[in-house]
Amino acid sequence: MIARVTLEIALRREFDYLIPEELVDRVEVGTRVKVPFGPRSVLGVVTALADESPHTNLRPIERVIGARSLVTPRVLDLARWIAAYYCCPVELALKSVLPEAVRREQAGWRERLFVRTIPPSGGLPKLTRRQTEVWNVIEELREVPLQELVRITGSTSETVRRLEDKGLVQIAPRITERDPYGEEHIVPSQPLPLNPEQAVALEAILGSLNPGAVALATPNVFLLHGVTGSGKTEVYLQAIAHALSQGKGAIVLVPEISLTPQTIERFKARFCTGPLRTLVAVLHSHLSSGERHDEWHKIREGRARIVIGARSAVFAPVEPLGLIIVDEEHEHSYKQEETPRYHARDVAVVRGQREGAAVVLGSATPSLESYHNAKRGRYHLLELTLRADNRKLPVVRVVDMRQERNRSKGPPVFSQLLRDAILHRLERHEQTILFLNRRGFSTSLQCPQCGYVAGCPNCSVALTYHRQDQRLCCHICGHQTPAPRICPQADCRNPAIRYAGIGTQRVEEALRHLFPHARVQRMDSDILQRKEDYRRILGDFRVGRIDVLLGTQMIAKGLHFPNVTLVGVIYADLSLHRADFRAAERTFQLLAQVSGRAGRGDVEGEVIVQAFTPFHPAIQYARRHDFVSFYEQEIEFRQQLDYPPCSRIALLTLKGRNEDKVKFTAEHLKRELATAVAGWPNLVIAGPAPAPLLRAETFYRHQIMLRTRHMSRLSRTLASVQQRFPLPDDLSLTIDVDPVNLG
DNA sequence: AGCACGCCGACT
DNA sequence: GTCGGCGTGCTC
Repeated sequence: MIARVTLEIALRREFDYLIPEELVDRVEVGTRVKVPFGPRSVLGVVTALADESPHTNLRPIERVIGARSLVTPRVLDLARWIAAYYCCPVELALKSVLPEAVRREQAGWRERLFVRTIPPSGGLPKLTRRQTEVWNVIEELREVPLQELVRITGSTSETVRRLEDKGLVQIAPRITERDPYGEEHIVPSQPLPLNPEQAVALEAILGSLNPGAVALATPNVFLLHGVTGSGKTEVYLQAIAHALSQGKGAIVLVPEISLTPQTIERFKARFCTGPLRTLVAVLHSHLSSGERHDEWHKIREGRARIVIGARSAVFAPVEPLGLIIVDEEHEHSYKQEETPRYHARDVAVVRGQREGAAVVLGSATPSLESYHNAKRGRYHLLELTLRADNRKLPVVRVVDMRQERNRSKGPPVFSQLLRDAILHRLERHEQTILFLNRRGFSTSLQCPQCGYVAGCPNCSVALTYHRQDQRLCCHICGHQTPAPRICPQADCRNPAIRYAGIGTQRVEEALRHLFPHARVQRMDSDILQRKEDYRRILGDFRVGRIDVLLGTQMIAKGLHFPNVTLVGVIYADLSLHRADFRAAERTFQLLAQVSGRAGRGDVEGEVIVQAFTPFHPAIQYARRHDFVSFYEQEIEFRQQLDYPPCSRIALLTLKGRNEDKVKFTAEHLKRELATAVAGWPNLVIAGPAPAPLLRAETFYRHQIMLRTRHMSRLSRTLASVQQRFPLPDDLSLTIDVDPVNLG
């Protein structure tokens, strides 16, 4: 028997090995193995078994990693699809599919010392008082981790050793499982009654879950478009229950930021009791590698039939798989920004199709891609328009900042309307969230006399001024330098240097100045130094120790605070004027999301949006909570420019320190590509052109953009061009299929 | 990926 | 004469 192995070191090839007699029953497709490779040994995955090989000098597999095959054939298939579609070597796709903690050579099981009673032979020997106490506890529990026993009894391990010497107990290492949420107490929950819309949505999803429903005519992908608070999660939970009742498992993808204990608890609470009871495994980046290892094996062994996790959880080895849920499907964090540049939502759709599982994409502001697919009948559109508690959506007011009198120097921060609104909230002891998608104090430091702007030496951006430590910082590469007091130009030295553009620090200062008695807390990545800061600040906010929470992106998502009645967006059009065709879509989504933070309690919420372009459609449709109209007008724009979702994009980026060389090579690559796709219908090659951010971390970047209707065909061509293209080794080429960031 | 082999320039 | 540059090829 011969095993075909894909090695971990990316070689874009497979190698054949003999399966030694003693390993025959442990090697199957998906088994992780260690094999000799030239003078060394490397790890790999068995991707096929064969009877013969074209090679004669086969060497034997050294050893098997893990108890059984770690990559199921279905997940292996998915890895192959990713490699082909996203233009990367299979071995890199395989790396993404198996968590690092599981891939490692030495198994990640944790061994702990356990104390166990030994059936006594004869009478109890004489014991000291301490020993008797400890013995009583052991006798009652029969088996207990040594550490815990010591903790409960308040004794030392020495006492326990004495008992071992007397032949009463045995102390032995045993594999135990970590439970990252073991400390939490979970109160079981019951299914909630559904409103008519929820019931319709659930029925539709259940219809495709029933055996035999995977008919070709009906799509098994559902787009659940539901306003904030419309009860999407309850639909997910009941759909999962149905999948479980059919003996199938489910994967729930959520953006990393929503993987809060509350989210997880909601799923655990529903499935911790009753006939459908199962473990809920959690996969996210804050687990230790040991915890991740254990969670993964709970899934692989079928003990956990529900997985909740971020992007990479789409590869969880749930089998059989009945349902994949992608919550907040429009979130860009589903796209991996390193080499297998896969989009977890799209992988979910492919996986669902291949394994006959239903896929539910949920969002209040769907991506244009998904809504377009729903409109064209590729996905099943389900709408939830009612808020579960029948409350109205908050009133959104848009303030034209061009009209605002600017009394103090510098750019205006607060409009009169927003200032008054905050004051009212302070008087009524209600809370306010303020949002500005830019950290730092001011965006640039400028000399009005000579025109000097402090720029980053490594990147093509202006440095941001951080007031707290009087430094200029680059938000791309992290470069820092002390902020100058006077213009640093030798022939200028103007002391009246100016700070332009505002960031969260500047807003914080203005707030403290306007409302000296308000308890203000800023929350951005500069504030969050330690892991627990995030939880601590939100905890303080929840219990009312903070009046005004001011922050970036991170406070825009998924937070529910009943006492928040006002949300202010400082500059709504910050994200609008970017060289990215999704700028309007992003702005709309952001505004819709922050608006969702207001008025979740008994009091109706108010949202004040400050903007310099208040009549932009993204802002106006967001004001009216009108996603469909926004979609209608935005899709027209995409159609005209032939941008996604009307076409698909592959973005090639060449990177290097020598700009001329990058440019020259990019031209060469473009000619090569043009030949390869000559005569293809509906294919456009644009560029090479400098990337929107030309220089980042000392590397110059030039891009070529290809647009097509048939990406899988283009992927194949790109892969072959990439393989034969002679790339100088001081340059690198990345291929991004379906990019979300145009960089 | 890593490590051989191999073929041309400047040094003890 | 040798040390060392990195181009090319190979690993089942």
